[in-house]
Amino acid sequence: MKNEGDTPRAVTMRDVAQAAGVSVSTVSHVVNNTGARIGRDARERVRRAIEELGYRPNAMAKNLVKGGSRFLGLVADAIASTPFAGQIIHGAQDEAWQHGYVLLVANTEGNEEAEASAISMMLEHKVRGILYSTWYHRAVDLPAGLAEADTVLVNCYSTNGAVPAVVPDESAGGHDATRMLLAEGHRRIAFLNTRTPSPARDGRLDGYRRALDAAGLPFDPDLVVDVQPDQGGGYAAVDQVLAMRATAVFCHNDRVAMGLYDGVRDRGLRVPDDLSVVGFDNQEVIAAHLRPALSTVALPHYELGRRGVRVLLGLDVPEAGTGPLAVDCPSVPRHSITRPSES
Amino acid sequence: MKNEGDTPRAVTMRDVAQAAGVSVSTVSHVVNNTGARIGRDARERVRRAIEELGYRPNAMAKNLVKGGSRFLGLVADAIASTPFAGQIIHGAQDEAWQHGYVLLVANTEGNEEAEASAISMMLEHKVRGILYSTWYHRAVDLPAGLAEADTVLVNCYSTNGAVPAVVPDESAGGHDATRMLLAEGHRRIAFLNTRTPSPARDGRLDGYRRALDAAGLPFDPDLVVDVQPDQGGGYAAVDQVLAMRATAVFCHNDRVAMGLYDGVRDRGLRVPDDLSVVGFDNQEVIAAHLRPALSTVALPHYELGRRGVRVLLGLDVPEAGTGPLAVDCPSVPRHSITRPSES
DNA sequence: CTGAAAGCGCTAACAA
DNA sequence: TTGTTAGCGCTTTCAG
Repeated sequence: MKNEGDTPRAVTMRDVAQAAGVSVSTVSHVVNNTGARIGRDARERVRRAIEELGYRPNAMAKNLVKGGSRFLGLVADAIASTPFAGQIIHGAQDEAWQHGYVLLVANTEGNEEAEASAISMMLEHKVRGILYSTWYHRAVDLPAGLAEADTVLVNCYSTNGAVPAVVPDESAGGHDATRMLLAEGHRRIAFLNTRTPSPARDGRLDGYRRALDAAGLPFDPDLVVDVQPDQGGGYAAVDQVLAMRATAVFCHNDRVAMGLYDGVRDRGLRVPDDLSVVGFDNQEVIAAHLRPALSTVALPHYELGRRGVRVLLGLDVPEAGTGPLAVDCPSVPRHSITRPSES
Repeated sequence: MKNEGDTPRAVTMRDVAQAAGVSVSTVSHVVNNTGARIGRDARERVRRAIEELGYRPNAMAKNLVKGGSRFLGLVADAIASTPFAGQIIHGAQDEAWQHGYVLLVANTEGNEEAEASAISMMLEHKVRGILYSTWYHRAVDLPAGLAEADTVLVNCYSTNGAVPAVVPDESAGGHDATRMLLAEGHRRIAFLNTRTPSPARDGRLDGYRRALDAAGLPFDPDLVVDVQPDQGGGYAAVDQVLAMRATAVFCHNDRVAMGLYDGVRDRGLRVPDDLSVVGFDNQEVIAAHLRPALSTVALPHYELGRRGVRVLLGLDVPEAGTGPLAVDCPSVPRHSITRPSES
């Protein structure tokens, strides 16, 4: 921590120039080693001066003259509530960094006013673009201010499809989850879906059906039951699952799976011997640490953040009219799946 | 998303002045409604021009002339790995915002190079100060660059105590956790501490002892056992706990408690009827959703972030020479504690 | 009440 | 190879 008495006015390029006995433009050139090749001698003197004075270029001045900043805005509706938002930030941050951009992060916790002020603050800093992200996949209405900047939606999309978006591929995820079960030989696979209407609900169901279909299995509506998408929901559904004589269950998310584990155990049964289970989300704290560790499908938050900045910077160009860019949800096999017992 | 053909050069104050038929300084005055009282007429014309042209002040230009930004830097070692870092960011963000500051967030994932470049980027943007935070409470060696800015440590501290720091009050937390058990009448309370040397380990143990002491109970070293600080550690310790005939257990963290739950259940026993349990951390996904919900003590990450910016801005002034500012860890009673059964 | 003018720290022609 | 000279968009005396 510094604080050397009275405001020691930062050292500027002029100071360096003076100390090195050259002009500012010379300093500028060696600092950015721009075209003009500077003589060994001068260059060396400048370097030394910089070193001695502890000079730091002033990014704001630079941006001003360059007419545009190296900022990228990221507005998130829930940095704190879940580990998920953190992953999005992380991914965005890494990719942005790689291209010399800095992230301006704003948390709005769903508050519209905070959102508006965050956006205008970003606009005033002349951000190169804004990433607007939500912690769970859903459709959103864009705050007005966003129209003024290049925007890309992350983990959400606008209903009119007017703004580029990147979202998880729910359907492929549902397909892969189901596939994991199928691959071990399961034929009666229950699906504990959420009862909350959402892209996740529709997409995962679609994937489930496609996987069944591909395996030549009929879709049996009795096998899918809608539950509260949390531990309670999973726990409450055990009897139903057991009654339908399913040998495996695809849970809408890891929390449902966690509840299911509890219920199964309470009935003296075991995962995966008596029931194979696959989750969705790959929520570390849960999935990796349940006993047995839960096989699941990961929501690619990091990747969503990364791809978000890539399309923002024009590095990735989503096919026009193709809807949101769907990012893969990788399967994470662990130990909650085994072959169905003969019966 | 915008993009109206060829770079439509942002509207500046000059444009507004021109459109309103006044000088830039007049515009500046109405925008910031500074001293000089501007005539109704002029003020109105300016307002209209601003509106029509969609003028946005350029924060970078403003900062340049004002000689100092409204940025606060936050470097975190693990945004993604845990929900915790998110909370710190959130708290910092809220407080910063309140005082007109914007957060520049950098994730370093422990990488020294990333750290150095993050810090110098912040320095170049002339941040008002830097918050250096870690996801778990520990001592740190400060990266060199930090010396150039006002710094405060969040959830960590420098061994030499030269830099202001704000950390959780582990000892008080340990005390309160134990107190919750004591309050229900428990006298034989086991403590499953971590085996990793850390402020958390020492502090919580200290709190445990103080609580026992205050209750007139002797400290029995046989009651404290060091375990791996995760599910596995808790699970592995059940037999030991049972053997010592403890009626309650204070777990170093919620994950240990989670493992303990599993083990207890495997032995056909129940929480809290056969064993009361209290955790530490209040990791939502775990604590709130275990069955029964886990009583625990919360790590005040949000508050740490908040207080961090407060001391950075000089709003809170830690007593000199008093060491890090210790932030309270609130108890979160849920349902894993009951009176010990008569025996 | 309002405007002219001098910079903030830096880059980028253009000269020399 | 190096220096001169304009600004970037804005704030801020200081005069009118």
